[in-house]
Amino acid sequence: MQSKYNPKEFEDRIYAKWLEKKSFSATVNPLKKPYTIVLPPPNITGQLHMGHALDQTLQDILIRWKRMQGFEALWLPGTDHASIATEVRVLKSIEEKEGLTKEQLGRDTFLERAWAWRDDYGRIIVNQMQKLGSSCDWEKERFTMDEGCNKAVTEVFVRLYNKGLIYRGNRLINWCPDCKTTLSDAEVEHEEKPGHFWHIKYPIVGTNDFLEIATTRPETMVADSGVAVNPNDERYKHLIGKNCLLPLMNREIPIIADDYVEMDFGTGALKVTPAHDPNDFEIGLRHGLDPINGMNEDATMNEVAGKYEGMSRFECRKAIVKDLEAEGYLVMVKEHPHNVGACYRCNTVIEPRVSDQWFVQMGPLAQPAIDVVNEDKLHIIPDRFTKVYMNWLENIRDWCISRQLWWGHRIPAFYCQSCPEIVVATEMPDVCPSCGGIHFKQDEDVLDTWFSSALWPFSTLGWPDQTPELDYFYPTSVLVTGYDIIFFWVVRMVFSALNEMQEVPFKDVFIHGLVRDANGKKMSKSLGNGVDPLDIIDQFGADALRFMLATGNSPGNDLKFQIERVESSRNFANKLWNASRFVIMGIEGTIEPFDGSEALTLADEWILSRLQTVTNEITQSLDKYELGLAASKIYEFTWNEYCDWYIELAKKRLYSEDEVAKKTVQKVLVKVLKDILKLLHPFMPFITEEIWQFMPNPESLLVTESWPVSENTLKNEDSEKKMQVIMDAIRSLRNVRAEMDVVPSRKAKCMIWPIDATIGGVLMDQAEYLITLASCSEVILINDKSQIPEDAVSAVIHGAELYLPLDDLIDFDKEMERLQKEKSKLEKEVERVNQKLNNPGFVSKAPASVLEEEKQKASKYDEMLATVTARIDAIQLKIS
RNA sequence: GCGAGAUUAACUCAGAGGUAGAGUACUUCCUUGACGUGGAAGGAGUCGCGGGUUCGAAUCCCCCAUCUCGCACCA
Repeated sequence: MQSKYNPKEFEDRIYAKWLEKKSFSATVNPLKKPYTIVLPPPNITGQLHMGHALDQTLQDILIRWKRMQGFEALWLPGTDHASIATEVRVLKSIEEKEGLTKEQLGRDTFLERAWAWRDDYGRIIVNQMQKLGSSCDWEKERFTMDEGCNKAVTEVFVRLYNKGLIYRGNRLINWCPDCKTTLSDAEVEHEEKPGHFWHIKYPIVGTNDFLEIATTRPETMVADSGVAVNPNDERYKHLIGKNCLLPLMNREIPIIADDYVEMDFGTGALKVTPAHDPNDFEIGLRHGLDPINGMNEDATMNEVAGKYEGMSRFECRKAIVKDLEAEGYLVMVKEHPHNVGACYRCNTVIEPRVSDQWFVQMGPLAQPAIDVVNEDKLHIIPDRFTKVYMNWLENIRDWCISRQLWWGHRIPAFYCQSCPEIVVATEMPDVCPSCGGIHFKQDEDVLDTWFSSALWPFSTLGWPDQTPELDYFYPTSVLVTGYDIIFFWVVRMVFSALNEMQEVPFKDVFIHGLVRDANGKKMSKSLGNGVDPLDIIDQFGADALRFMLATGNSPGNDLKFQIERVESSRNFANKLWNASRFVIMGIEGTIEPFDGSEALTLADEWILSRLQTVTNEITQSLDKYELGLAASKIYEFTWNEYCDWYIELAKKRLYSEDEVAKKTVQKVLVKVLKDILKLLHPFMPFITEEIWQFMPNPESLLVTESWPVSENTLKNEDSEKKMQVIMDAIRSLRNVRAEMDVVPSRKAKCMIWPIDATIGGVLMDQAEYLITLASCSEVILINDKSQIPEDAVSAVIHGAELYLPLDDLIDFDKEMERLQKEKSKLEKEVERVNQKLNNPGFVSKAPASVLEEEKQKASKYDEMLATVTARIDAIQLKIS
């Protein structure tokens, strides 16, 4: 074992060993229970970021823990084709390097390039995950566009179509003018932006009167189909049925009445532009107003706009406002902040657009997804996200799934070239069922990426084929993902699975937050504030990064990335490294494993008992997905109990000549350390595995060792209590010495005046610990009060008074000051406890155990206060 | 507008109906044979405000304030 903790030296080597031994491979095994996690597939658009590191660390902790618990643990990895993002990125890189546009490239060449891109980035991602220590079964790695997934996607599409749940419709959809594709509602991000309210006069045909409308988007007036007012609006009732003359366009449009219009908002008159606004589209449908499309695909104005043709929508807005003003149609302009929808990939303002698209009818699919939560078949952790999930499903609208892209699953719809028939099938049909034609053209569009992601939990296990893996590993145990994709992904997996598998895709959903930078800002490429996990791993090791990500934050909350916390985790790893080195160096030859027959000292009994408690607590925390709590428990036990106390207490025996004592302490040191390594392994897999290789346990790998179970025979409350006395005494003595400025090198005699004989006995039995850990030269029990030295400082603990005669070193003023401070502390405690005990309500209503506890405290503090007070009096007497 | 979260030590955050915790930072001391990426001792908080429930509230309930997020077709 190397003397310095250097994660770079072993992390890659350890990972290679796991791979070589196939430690992560899971197979159908009827003798074991399965535990399955499917990895949320990272996009192949680029490298992994800190968010992936968090997501994967949590999953790896769970899967490693369950693997050790004896489950057949499968963590199935893969990557996502990320339709829009990848297409945009690949095209951009080609355009930069070769100056070719999408059209120049052509569909087939483009797809070749995209697949090559996929191969490159798929490799990079796998590499990064391995650096992090992710224990995936790589032989089962999948890709959302591989053959099997493609088959599943086509199959689901056809089935949903046959059930009438997928339809083609001419609807108003979200259009990204930059990506030049439709988007689902979930892919549009709304942001309130400052805007204006333009009030415009629309003249009434055949009169000198006019109607004043208000709009935030004057450029869309070129495509107005009408003006709507509320049927009950007395101001406008007489105008219903008449026509307006659309200013600048000189086109007549009808004035209609619709309840949707609110009388007290704006002017109470609404221009209706069905092709460019979702509400107007609905109004148009109700009143037979045809949508007029005023824009091209790139959101420039088209021929409908007349003289404005060719302008961008924003240029056109300015031009129209200017012309309206010039011709006297503009009444006023008001500041008016309003919501603007933008593409979640490129942030371009969305333009509603009427077109033929494919939709999934959501109503029938949503209800079962709501039911499984109500029926407790699906748990969302933390619970508060259940509400988010439910709200979304309860208000869901049909899902537009066609995308005008090339990179993705092509829609399995085939258009007969001889008649209007559309055949939806897994393969291109031979003959048209309605006209007998034999020429078909497949739909040009591809599916929303999330359509394939929605099938991930079962498509990766072989569906639609009934494979043994699907039978055994499905439904999966837990899905671990961020709250930002509950709508995109979690919901859609649930309803897709319920529809195809008649079973939930996972029993638990464990939601985590986002990783933010040190200032709380979202990490992003554009801000340049991202931290590359690989850099951190390079600098501090993967274990330190993982431990940092797993601790210091509770489930579902965002996590600020602070380098100090990585450092602190690295320091912990270093501490463990050195403690282990100490233990290994202390072992001579081979030792037998601990078997419970050894003659144990108090310290042994104490640490073994504590280990059982901690083992229990950690397991319970993990059961509840409280990974951070579990991690801090093992941290505290390792550092504050095993290292700070047990190792120190063990040293004397370890260096002694007593061979039996030596063997015993070695066995206990090893036994506890081995369990620490096991308990810590899910969090810090590399260092624990590396150390494990130096433990007396040839041939085995820690990764497949069994998880510790609390052993009742090793629980020992009496020893824990006694040890508490020893630790209190040592801490007290150290405190006194520090306050009196006594350097550790100056040893002092320790005289014990027992108030409680049992405690005096415990202290005398363990006198050697006071000697080594509290710099005592010797420990003497006083049984006659006259033996209490005059010139000494004192330390008061419950049940005993400890004196350190320090002769010349004693500054009585200082000692008085110290004792007074302690006295006032004790007085406060006594007061607090007495207040409780004098409260009749407390005495009669508090549980017996709490009451008893308080009574014990009362006597303890009373006793200590009396001792301190007596000591003060004695010194006072001496000074005067 | 609806909903959620946050508000605890100088900073970053855990926790949780029964005497306030960690990491970092800070003060003092320590080259003790695993570790200075260390050890010992210490200082530091009316647990956002105000009510309520309770023997007991930082913790449960209500109100308010501030800061974040989601969701929402008022042009």
